Order: sequence, then C-alpha cells, then structure tokens
Amino acid sequence: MLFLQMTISLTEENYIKAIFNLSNSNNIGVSTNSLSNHLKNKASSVTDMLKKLADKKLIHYKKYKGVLLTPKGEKIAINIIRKHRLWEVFLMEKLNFSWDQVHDIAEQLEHIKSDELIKRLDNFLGKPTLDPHGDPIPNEKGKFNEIKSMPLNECKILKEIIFIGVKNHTISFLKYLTSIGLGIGDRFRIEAINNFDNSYQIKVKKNNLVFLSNDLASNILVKIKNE
Amino acid sequence: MLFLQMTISLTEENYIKAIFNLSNSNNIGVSTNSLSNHLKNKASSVTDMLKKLADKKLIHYKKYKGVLLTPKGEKIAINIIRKHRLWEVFLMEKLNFSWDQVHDIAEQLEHIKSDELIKRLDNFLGKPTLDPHGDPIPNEKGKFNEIKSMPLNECKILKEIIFIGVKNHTISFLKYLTSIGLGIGDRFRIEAINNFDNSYQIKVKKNNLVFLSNDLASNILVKIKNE
DNA sequence: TTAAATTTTTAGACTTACCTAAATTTATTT
DNA sequence: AAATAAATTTAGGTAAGTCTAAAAATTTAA
Ligand SMILES: [Mn+2]
Ligand SMILES: [Mn+2]
Ligand SMILES: [Mn+2]
Ligand SMILES: [Mn+2]
Repeated sequence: MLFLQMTISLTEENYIKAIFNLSNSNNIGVSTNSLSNHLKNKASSVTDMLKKLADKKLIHYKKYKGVLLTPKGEKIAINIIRKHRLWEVFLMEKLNFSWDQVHDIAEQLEHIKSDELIKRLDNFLGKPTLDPHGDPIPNEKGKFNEIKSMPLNECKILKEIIFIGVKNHTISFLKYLTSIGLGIGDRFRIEAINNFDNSYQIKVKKNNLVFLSNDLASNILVKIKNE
Repeated sequence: MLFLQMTISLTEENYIKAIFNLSNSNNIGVSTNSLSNHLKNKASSVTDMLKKLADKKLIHYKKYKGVLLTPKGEKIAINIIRKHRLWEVFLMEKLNFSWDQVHDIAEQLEHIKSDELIKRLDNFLGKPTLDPHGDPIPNEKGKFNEIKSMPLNECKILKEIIFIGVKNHTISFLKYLTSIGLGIGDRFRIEAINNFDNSYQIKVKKNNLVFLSNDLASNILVKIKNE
C-alpha cells in the first residue's frame, strides 16, 4: 500500500500523545497496561492500536515488550503538545479562562490540523515559552526549553521559594492552589516542616500561613530563589 | 433507551448543517440526492444517517419524501453556523488570515464543544454580526439579523453599489475578487451592462474599469447606495 | 396511462475503534 | 524449577459510518 501523505486519526493522535507522556527519560518501553489505564481502554484494544501504529512506523513494537515512539512518532507527539499548550495560553491570556478551565478545551483544540494556524497563533500570543501550568512549550522545531525544578516536598530547609509549575493538573488541585492564593511565578517562604508527616507550612506574600500535606507539596514544583 | 444529554457526533453535525444549508425558505424537504452531492457521500449512506437523525428527533423523515430539521435540529444547525462564523472572524481579525483561507479551518473549529468558549470568543471579538464573507452571525439565541441584498446581475441600471456579500465561497472566487480590488463594504459604480451576454463593467474606487461576466456578477451580493 | 428514467431504499460488506473471554507469554513465588 | 500470578495477545463480536449492487418507489415522458 502506498500513501504519500499519511493521515493520523484523532484516536491515533491520542495514543501517540499518551505514549510520549508515559515515556520515562530512561529508554524503558511503555507497557500495554499503563496505556490501558491512562487512556481508559481495555488492554486488548491497546494492543490492536499498537499494531496499527507500528505498521505506520510511528512506534517500535515487539510483542510483550512495550513500546517507544520512533522519531517520526515523537515529532507528532511534540507537535500535539505544542498545539495544546499554545491553545491553553490563548484561552487564559486572551479569553480570560482560569488555569483550571483551559486543559479540557485544549484537549479538543490540539487536534485542529493547520500548520499555518499554529504559526499565526504562536505569533499572536508573542511566542510564549511556558503554558499556564508552567509547562514548557516546544518551539516550531520541537525543541523544549527544559526548566529545572523540584517538588516542594524535596526542599528540606526553610528557604525563599519560587512556584514554577504543577505536577498534578486536575481541576480540584488547581482550584485549591488558587484558593490559597498560589499561582505560577509566586514567591513564598517555607516557614516550617513537620518531620513527623513531612507536611509544610508556607507563607504566601502577605497571606496567613498555609498548611500543605506532603502529598500536596509533592505536586508543587518549585525552584529555590537565587539558585 | 434513556439519555439525558444526547451526544451528537461530528458526522451527525455535518449532516445537520448540510440539511440546514440546503433548506429553502419554502418548506420543501431536502432530498437524499442533494445531500449526497453536497456531502460527497453515496445516497445509500445518506439514507442510513437520515434514519439515525430521525430516531434522535433531529429531523422529520418520511421514506422517499425528503427531510426537514425539527426545531431541535435547527437549533443545533444554527449553533454550528454561529461557531463557524465567529471562528472565521477570529482567524481574519486576530490572526490576519485572508478571507479565502478562513473557511477550511473554521470547518474544523466549528465542532469544538464548549458553550463557555463561544461566549468568551464572541465577547473577545466584540460580538460581531457579520463574518468575513458578509454572512450574518446568529446571536446566542439563534436569531439571524437578515440583511437584504441582491445579486449584482439583477441590477439593471447604472448606479452606485455597495458590495455586501458573496454567494459563492470558493477560494478561487474570493481570490479573484481580491485580485480586482473588491472587498466586503466596498463601494463601486456600474459603468456599463452589455445586454448581449449580461456582462458588467464596474469601476472600483480609483481602479481601472473591471469586466465581470454575468456568472461572476451573479455571485456578488450588493445593495444599492441610499436604499 | 403505461413505459422508461430517476430517485431512494434495502441488503450485504468493509474499516475503525472499541469490547469480552480465552489463550499465551512473562514475571514472581514458593 | 515448578507452580502461580500478572501482563499481554488472540479470537471473535459490536456500533458507527461508509460502500456497491439490487430492489422498490416515484417522477417524467411517450
Ligand atoms: Mn493541559
Ligand atoms: Mn498545561
Ligand atoms: Mn465558511
Ligand atoms: Mn463565512
């Protein structure tokens, strides 16, 4: 079979994105089960799709071994992520959505197919490098500007901190952070660490002290001021 | 079977939109063949879908009789058109696309599902009432602000004219109009009508005379100045 | 008003993207 | 090193949306 301009379905795009997101920096393949959990499809459905993606040379697939994206597959994944994050910026900056509302809409918008549209959207937004959750936006060539950060619960000393991202992107978590007055870019100070349960007390600007469980702190990505 | 929030697939949306666009002001049902031509699907496929849309109470369907939208179906159609035209305005006004580029991208964007998004987009654009092709944008309640216009080839007298819309939306037609310096809102004067082939000569602003075949003129919607 | 042409529907199949149930392979325990 | 458990694949099915070919209904023309 010959196809000059391979088309990739919305479903295939979502699988490719899932494989990308589940890939670790080490080169361990993504398991069928992890994809099954992530996409909420049965493992047998995942296997079907993996065969198809392998036929299209978008993934490396060997029965029972787990999968990795080919360079071609990775390029597609990164482009979808670029579109997703640019649309999130648009929704937040131009349409005044809050950071907990943008993801679900961007899940739809990321599948719109038009390179010209994304080029112009990028320009319109001033070529942003970070999305509303602090995640890097890959450039036109697919290059990520990696930001070094650590989860708050790895900070063991009382220091001035900058809040630069979230690990968890659920609406409830984002809304909670908003409710305690915490937004990307904010500076705060660790006032106390309870070494029984590793919970934190922080002081956000002029606000009162806020208590954070270790679980909460583990989903807050920070960097230490002046480091 | 019980469903509280009926979901309508992208394919169903396109059929509903097609039925709306092919419906005349008179109450003659839309034929299977006309839908088949418009959607470039076989008539048998159309029949299958009509049965499904009828089951969902979105159209009135009687075998061999042609179809009409129910009020519910019409509401859906108008909402899709509203979204399409708002996105066209966005693409043109904010992203500087030309009027011949916006339609194809809007065909994708019109299917994005989020009432909140459209409300905010509408506000962001300043609640426009016309799209880049001069077509009216229905308001949130689905009301069209009908503009009275006539095809240029129905003007039989030499008069000052305002160009307010196009009947044909193909890229080549729109590009041609651009090439002769004609855009929505422009004023021009009919300088001559050749009564052999009903072709027109018009003068656009300070430009030279432009020759328009009757076919071309029939796709240019105008109103007569001061009327 | 019958015959021919056209339109529309029905019947049966195919593809995509899912599913359940039953193998099969790989990993973990005794 | 078996036995058991877990992960993965295969086999067989379903629903949505398409198709071709054939039958039926409607329209048009003789
Ligand atoms: Mn997101
Ligand atoms: Mn994000
Ligand atoms: Mn359009
Ligand atoms: Mn338009």
